[in-house]
Parts: sequence; structure tokens; C-alpha cells
Amino acid sequence: MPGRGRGHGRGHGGGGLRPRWGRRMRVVEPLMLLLLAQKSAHGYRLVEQLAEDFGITDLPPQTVYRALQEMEASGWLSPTWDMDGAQGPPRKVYRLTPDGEAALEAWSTEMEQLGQMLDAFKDAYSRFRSR
Amino acid sequence: MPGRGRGHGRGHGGGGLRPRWGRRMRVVEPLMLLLLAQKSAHGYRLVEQLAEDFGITDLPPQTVYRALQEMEASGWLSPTWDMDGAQGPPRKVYRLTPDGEAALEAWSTEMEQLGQMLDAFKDAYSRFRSR
DNA sequence: CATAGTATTCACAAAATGTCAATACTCAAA
DNA sequence: TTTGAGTATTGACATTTTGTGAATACTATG
Repeated sequence: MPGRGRGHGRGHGGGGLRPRWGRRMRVVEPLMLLLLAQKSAHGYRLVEQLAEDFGITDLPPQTVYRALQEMEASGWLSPTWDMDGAQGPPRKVYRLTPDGEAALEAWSTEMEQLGQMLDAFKDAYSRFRSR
Repeated sequence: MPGRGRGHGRGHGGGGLRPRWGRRMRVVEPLMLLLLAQKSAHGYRLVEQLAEDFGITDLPPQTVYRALQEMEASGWLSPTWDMDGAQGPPRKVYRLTPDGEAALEAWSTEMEQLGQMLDAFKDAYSRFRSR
């Protein structure tokens, strides 16, 4: 596993640095965190919810499981094994920790800044188009 | 250099696929394209403009130069060397090509979808907070 | 028993990023 | 005239992230 111990390579859940726009921005992670804040769930369920609630289909389940492992390593989630589920093998159910809630809040701030930048782009682009 | 020949690893300027949210999203590239659509410029200038117009400081110039090379390789930009600039070494001035304009448009669609997802996040998050 | 759906993890190749540094030209101060 | 600062661009290589394919496993149904 990558980084570890320092969130997601940045100050999430810790510092509160501003976004580094030079690199790509994550978008499924905050969504996952939000879903987990509302209700604990296991990876497979999250994949379904991302599709249902946010229309994110064609998402390799790997992406979700991997993100889950990273978040767990960051201390944002705590897992419990749910034996005896309706069917299939045991499920690893993740619950958001207090650190995870903090990370979600930090991330929502970042989403907001991203939104502002998007607005700036939109404005400038529409000005450009109607030139 | 990476991929090449097929845009940015995705259908920009070509296909018109919808975003793949599972991976990180680029944000400086569309901004660069927009700046170049308004006015041709060289890398160093773009770095300044990104800071002035969009508040993007702390951006490693490498990021910009690298993106410029990729976009040139994708046929979105065509460069000209500007000898005899006010001072310093020759500047490589990039102009947006028609393909580049198409890429900008495709990207703006994607930015819009990203904006919608951001709104969905925002709504869900504020509902969660006031629970 | 074979198969399909539910669930999770590992491993390795490929791609993207971070970083350090080399190269070069101009102007102004020492 | 040597030095240093600001302007500009590029290359190389280590590290991180992603993409992909597949292994493992349990349950219900045909």
C-alpha cells in the first residue's frame, strides 16, 4: 500500500491545506465518505450506492476497495466483519471514525473550492464563447 | 512522454465519453486551454496567468510545461518560437488549434458534469449536517 | 454438481507525478 | 567583468497511482 499515515498524500484529516490544483482531484472518495457518514456499509454495497445515488456506473470495484483500504489505514474508517450476511462470503463493514468525519469536513471545503474554480472557468468560458 | 496520440488517455478532442469519476480529475488543463483560447502565450506566462486569473499559486512550473508538451503532442496546440523577447531566452508561444478548441469544448462539458456532481455532494452533505 | 451472484484481496504492468537539475539568455549591481 | 537575479524551457529518474486480470470463497438455485 502507498503513502499511509499522512492521509491521502495531503493534509486531509490533519492539516487543512488548500488544494493543489496542479494534480488531479479525487471525486469518489468524498462521496464514499459521505455515504459512510450516513450509514455504515461494505465495499460492494458502496459500489451499488455510488451508482444509485450519484449515477457513477462503470466504476471498477477495485477503485472502491482500494480507497477503502487507504481510508482505513488513515484511520478514517473502522471495519467489522459481518459473518452470516444474507448470502455470499463475510462482508467487511466500515464505519466512519471521528477522524473520518473530520476528513469529510475537510474534503467538503475542498469540494467547495473546486466548485468556485469551476464557476470561474464557466464564466470565463461563456464570456469567451460569446465574444 | 506518456500515452500520446489519443488525447489525454481519454476521448477528449475525439470521442466525447463521459467522465470516469473513479480516477482523479484534471483541473489545470482546461484552464490552460481556456487561457490559450483567449490569447496565445508561452508556458512561463501561463504560470503567471493561472496565478493572476485563478489564484493558482504554488503550481510547479513543470506541471504546466509538461501539460503543454502533452497538448502539443495531441495536436491541440501549435508552437512558434519567439526569438527576441523583451529579455531572457527564446519563448515557445502556443496557439490553440481547431482540435484544441474542440478539446476545450469537450472539457467544458466535463467540467459541467463535475459541477453537477459537486452540487449533488453539497446537497447531500448539508442534508447530513442538519440531520 | 455446475453456475451465477455476492464479496474481497493480491500482484504486477503501465501511467502520472514529484523533484532535482541542466541549459540559456538579459539586465543590473558590485 | 564577474556575480546574481529573473526569465524560460527541457530532461531524467524515483516514487506514487491506476489499470487489469485473476485468485479466493461462500451461498443459493437449476
